Amino acid sequence: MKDGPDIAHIAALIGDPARANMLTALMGGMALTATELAAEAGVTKQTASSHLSKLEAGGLLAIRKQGRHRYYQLADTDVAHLLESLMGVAVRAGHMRHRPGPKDPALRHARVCYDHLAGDMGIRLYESLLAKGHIAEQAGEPRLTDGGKTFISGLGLPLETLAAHRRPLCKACLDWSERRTHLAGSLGAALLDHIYANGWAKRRDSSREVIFTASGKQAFEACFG
Amino acid sequence: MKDGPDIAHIAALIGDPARANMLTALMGGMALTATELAAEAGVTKQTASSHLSKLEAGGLLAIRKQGRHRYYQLADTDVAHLLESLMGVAVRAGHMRHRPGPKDPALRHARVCYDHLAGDMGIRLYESLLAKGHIAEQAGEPRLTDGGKTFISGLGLPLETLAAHRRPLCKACLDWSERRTHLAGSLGAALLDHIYANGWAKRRDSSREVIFTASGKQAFEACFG
DNA sequence: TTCATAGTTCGATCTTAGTCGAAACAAGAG
DNA sequence: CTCTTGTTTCGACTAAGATCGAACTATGAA
Repeated sequence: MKDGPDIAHIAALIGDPARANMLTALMGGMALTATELAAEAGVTKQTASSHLSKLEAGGLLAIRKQGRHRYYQLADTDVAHLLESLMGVAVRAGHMRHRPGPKDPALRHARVCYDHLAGDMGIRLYESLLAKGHIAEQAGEPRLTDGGKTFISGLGLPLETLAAHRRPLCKACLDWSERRTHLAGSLGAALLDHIYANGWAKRRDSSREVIFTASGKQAFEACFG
Repeated sequence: MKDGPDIAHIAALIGDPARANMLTALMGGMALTATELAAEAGVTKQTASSHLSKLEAGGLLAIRKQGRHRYYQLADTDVAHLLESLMGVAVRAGHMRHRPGPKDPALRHARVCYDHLAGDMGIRLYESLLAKGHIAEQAGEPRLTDGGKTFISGLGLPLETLAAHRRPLCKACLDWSERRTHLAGSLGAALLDHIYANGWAKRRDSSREVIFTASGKQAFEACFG
């Protein structure tokens, strides 16, 4: 037997189509129940249950019991990053499985990556923050500058609460469609919430797609343009 | 059928133990023949041949024919990054498959990550370059500064040749053992070559382990301390 | 030429694991 | 309590694919 991390085990977990569908669905960021995930994967509940327990045992999923429901979500952001990397390699290798339609460009334009904004709009947000000096990069990770702190507070976001979390405030995340960096971390999540809260955009149901309204796009440009 | 990149396909490719062993072996950076990879994976040549053709069809491997040998290597650095991410999630989820021994700490200390230095020593190298202002980070990726250019040229490395390559000069790579950034890209590869060429360290045969000599360590500290 | 080595293809075997029907279990709702 | 809904467990079926022996091709060496 060889040494080192057992990559085959967890790759095999992701390697089953049904499980991959579930994980992709969970990239949407919301916790889903076993039944919803079964529908998402296109299998019966029994099969889904088996898959979900394997994913949980493998450390890829976290489970939250609530009443008689069990809400599943990705175990941590590392798993989300791994899935995003996989997508990057898959598109690069030419392994798409789509009937080309209007959905794909929309996803490339704006989508959620677990809990923050990705796609073209996500990149724009990141680069705007960088260009205005609100964030700076250090040792591979973005960091909020003093100017950025006042900017974020000026948006009405509770900076202390965000920073108090165990999760890092800023994190770089690589986009599979654009192959560039966008902003993850609790700040990335808070900014997406801000976009929702102001009515600039909303999620399309059971999809990763984020749809901006015309006025929302203007407001976004005004704020991060 | 769902849209989006087909992550299940390539995850399944990595998910077979024999193939995972081959890929891990190729993380050592050197191109290996089919027979060598068969030994590495612990299967016969026939089986290995079947696996290798699948990996190549999946876009994970590149093949180079030379005489009657076929040299296999990872298709690109994205694949190497993906494997490194997988290792990160695997160790985090507690899926190691080791008989704990002297090998593991050695790997954490210094090893090759495809073609550049990783582990504790890799981190030190990166942070030294950053602290001295030889590289700076921008949009998530490190970039060589003007001061860094003179520094690199001062080491005797052919900067123009490195920059001429299609491959990026500097690239951030995440370490699975340290969970921090080290330097990849053609400069990262050149610096590892530099370490070999000066006799500061050498590879342990058929392992990712990099062994520094006592004097090599001193020279490394003097140069990047 | 003959021989040796590297690698692939074919065919057969066999194990693994994904799948679902049926039933059991768990937790509200009425 | 009963009824309903969400989820898991059990058991059996099935299909996919990993494996290897043997034969075949290809390239280089003598």
